Amino acid sequence: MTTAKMTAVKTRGISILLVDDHPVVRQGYRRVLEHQDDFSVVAEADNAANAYRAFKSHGPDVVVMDISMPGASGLEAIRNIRARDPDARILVFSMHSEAAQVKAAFGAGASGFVTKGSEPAELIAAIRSVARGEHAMSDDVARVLALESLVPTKSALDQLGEREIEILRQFAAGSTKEQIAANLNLSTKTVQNYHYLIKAKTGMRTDAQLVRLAVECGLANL
Amino acid sequence: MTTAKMTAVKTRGISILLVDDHPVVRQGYRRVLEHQDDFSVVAEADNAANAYRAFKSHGPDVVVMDISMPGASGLEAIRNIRARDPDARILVFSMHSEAAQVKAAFGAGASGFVTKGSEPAELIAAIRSVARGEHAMSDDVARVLALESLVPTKSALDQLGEREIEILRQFAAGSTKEQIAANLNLSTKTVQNYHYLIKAKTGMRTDAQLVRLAVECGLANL
DNA sequence: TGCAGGTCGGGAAATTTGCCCGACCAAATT
DNA sequence: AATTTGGTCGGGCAAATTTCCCGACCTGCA
Repeated sequence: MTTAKMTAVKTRGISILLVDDHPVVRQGYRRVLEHQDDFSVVAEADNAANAYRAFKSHGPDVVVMDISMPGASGLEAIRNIRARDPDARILVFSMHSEAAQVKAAFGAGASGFVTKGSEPAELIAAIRSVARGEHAMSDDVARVLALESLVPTKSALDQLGEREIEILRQFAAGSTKEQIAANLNLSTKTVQNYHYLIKAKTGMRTDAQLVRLAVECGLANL
Repeated sequence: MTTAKMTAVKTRGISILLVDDHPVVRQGYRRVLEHQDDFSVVAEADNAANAYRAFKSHGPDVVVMDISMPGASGLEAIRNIRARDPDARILVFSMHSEAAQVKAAFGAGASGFVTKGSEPAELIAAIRSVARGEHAMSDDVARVLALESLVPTKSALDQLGEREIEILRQFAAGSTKEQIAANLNLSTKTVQNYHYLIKAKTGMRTDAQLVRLAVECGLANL
């Protein structure tokens, strides 16, 4: 087979960059996606930094990205990519569908959000949509977002301020209040007060519930 | 369930039942696996109950199962399947590689344990191994297990008694100490003492660390 | 028979929480 | 320019919890 494969892809199909930290999972998607004959996966990456590099060198039409990656949040990768190319199309492919996470993703510049619980057809359709420059999300994500736009729900984390979020994250990550205070140059007392406030605002009664909330909202990388 | 059937299958290929609660992920694996021409995925299931039903009706050579499924633990599914057919080959395919979880899986009757962070080749090799009746695990799992067999570490949860485990689970699930005491017909004081003991035994300093430990060990369904 | 270990709780000092408060500062309103 | 609003930062103090030690009971086992 001697084909000039890299030529004039734009006119023919959709080139894709896959970002996910699990090789098997990644390869799985790759096969699912390449089964569509107008799709071609031109690169893969397993972390935020490599994703950025791969984007620079391949300039794919669509980036399909799992944002729950180790280390730096995938949100950062989205921001980096968009900073370099404001027309970049990024489709987030996540385990969770917390309203806060979805909003954060779109806020960072994502064009779509599909959960891993969706049917393959939904993912494929979403990729075509974002490639066309539209926004896309899977049904379950839409439902969550719709629900929370109806109700002034303040879905748990949204009502927290910057500082509160940061303290909650460190707390959920396992840090002591003293450590958090030291990290942020605060008095222990202040951190204690934040802790109290966070519990009050989120309605969580137990520290354990707080940790679970943080994990579920993608605040803490489990 | 006759031996005659087994030999017939052996000459042809390896039939596989896929169990994972994420359709896209599942379909991804399916393609990866079916790319091997002696593999054939004969059924899929998205939860423990369906896995058991599918096993009964298809009698696959190997079950490839993600044990971090919603609701009842996948461990239960393993036990159910093995209870019906002690020769069943089950390969666990998990996100995590906590020693406790690996042990629990093998204890429940799994024949292999591969993490989702492994290369596809490792998964494929592992499937062939368990199909042959051998035990298999990916390199990272082996390393974790080896490490913990060398060190008298008693990886976190193993050193806890029945009662301690139960209290830890309820605690991680978000229950108050009073609620736990009420559930188990204990005094609050006793639960407090257990809580203290558990932290001491596991070496966790923070409640948050404790919760994470419990979640990572599959004690609490996130 | 006696020892090891899991279970259950009391006690007392040390620490943390729960809740309220005031102060500062920056942005938005008026 | 003046004021309201809202996030940030911490003090205070009573009440609650944690920490660590202890004794008692029961069971399996050497």
